[in-house]
Amino acid sequence: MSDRGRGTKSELGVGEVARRSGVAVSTLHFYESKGLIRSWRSAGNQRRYARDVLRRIGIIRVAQRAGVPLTKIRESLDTLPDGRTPDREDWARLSACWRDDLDRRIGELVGLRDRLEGCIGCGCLSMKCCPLYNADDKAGEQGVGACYLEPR
Amino acid sequence: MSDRGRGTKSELGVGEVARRSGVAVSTLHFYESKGLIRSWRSAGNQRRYARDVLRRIGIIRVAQRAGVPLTKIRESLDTLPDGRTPDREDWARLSACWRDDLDRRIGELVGLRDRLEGCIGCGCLSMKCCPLYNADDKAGEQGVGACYLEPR
DNA sequence: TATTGACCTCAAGTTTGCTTGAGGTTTTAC
DNA sequence: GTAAAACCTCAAGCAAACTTGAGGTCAATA
Repeated sequence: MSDRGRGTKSELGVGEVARRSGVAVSTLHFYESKGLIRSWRSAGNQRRYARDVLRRIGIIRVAQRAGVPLTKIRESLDTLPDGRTPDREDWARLSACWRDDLDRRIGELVGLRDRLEGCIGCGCLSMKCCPLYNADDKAGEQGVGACYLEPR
Repeated sequence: MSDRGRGTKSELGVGEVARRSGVAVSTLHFYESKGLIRSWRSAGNQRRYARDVLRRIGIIRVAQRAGVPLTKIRESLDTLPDGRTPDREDWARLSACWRDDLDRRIGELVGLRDRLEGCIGCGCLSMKCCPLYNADDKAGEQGVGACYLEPR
């Protein structure tokens, strides 16, 4: 009998990793092709993973949900010596960095929401000063438009 | 002499709309192909826009920044009678709806950030209880993994 | 008038993050 | 021993939101 699902093995097959991590097998292949995770092969050419690949995948998903693109995640993971899965300090560093990103994006959205609020209340839709968009001639003269909500 | 840039015309060419709205000409073509904006043609088959297209584009960009996909934006704009550019009440309704979305997404990101915070502090990277990911056998038994950060 | 710049259409390409499918091998289960 | 389930590779497809390019027309200006 196989010990699939018993968690006693020190190496995992792709199906088991998929099941435990919640990502599809095809996604694991894809991550591997992008250098985000690693595996070695069994005698029959099947992928084998160390258990800590689950941690790595967890980290990848967390970062993704925080809006970090895969290339950046890969870069971050690549900064770790010998490509190991992050220990506590590494994790603190990585997540702090991603959190800055997250903070920035939250800030942007909150700012946007507030301006949205303001404009709902003020009914300035047709005004020249509307902070949500600018359809007046000033914008034309400046050669820019709708710039208030799209700074930078 | 043309009156380009003077803002005296009641109809606008595609280049002028691009310049004033800050979006590329190709994007305007694209929006039109998706039914987000409209134009009529000059004798020489060139696009002509009513001035309020700038408002519409502003609204589109605002909604996009709030994370609303173009298809949804189109649907919202399509709910307006005769496809007019929203007046104050319409605007309030649309933006309130989009803001709900925005609120939800902000909430998600904030929750994620908080959990990230917690995990930086607790150093639980290797623990079975880590709320950021779950690489232990319980997850294996449950047939799910890394589920704490990916509810639903 | 002639030249440039703005505009036209339509098809195809780009990026990100995967999924699907075809065709074939390996492992497991009975 | 054999069938089914799991795995393999590689190519192509998908969705969103655009951009780029080719080949050709229109319009403003010197």
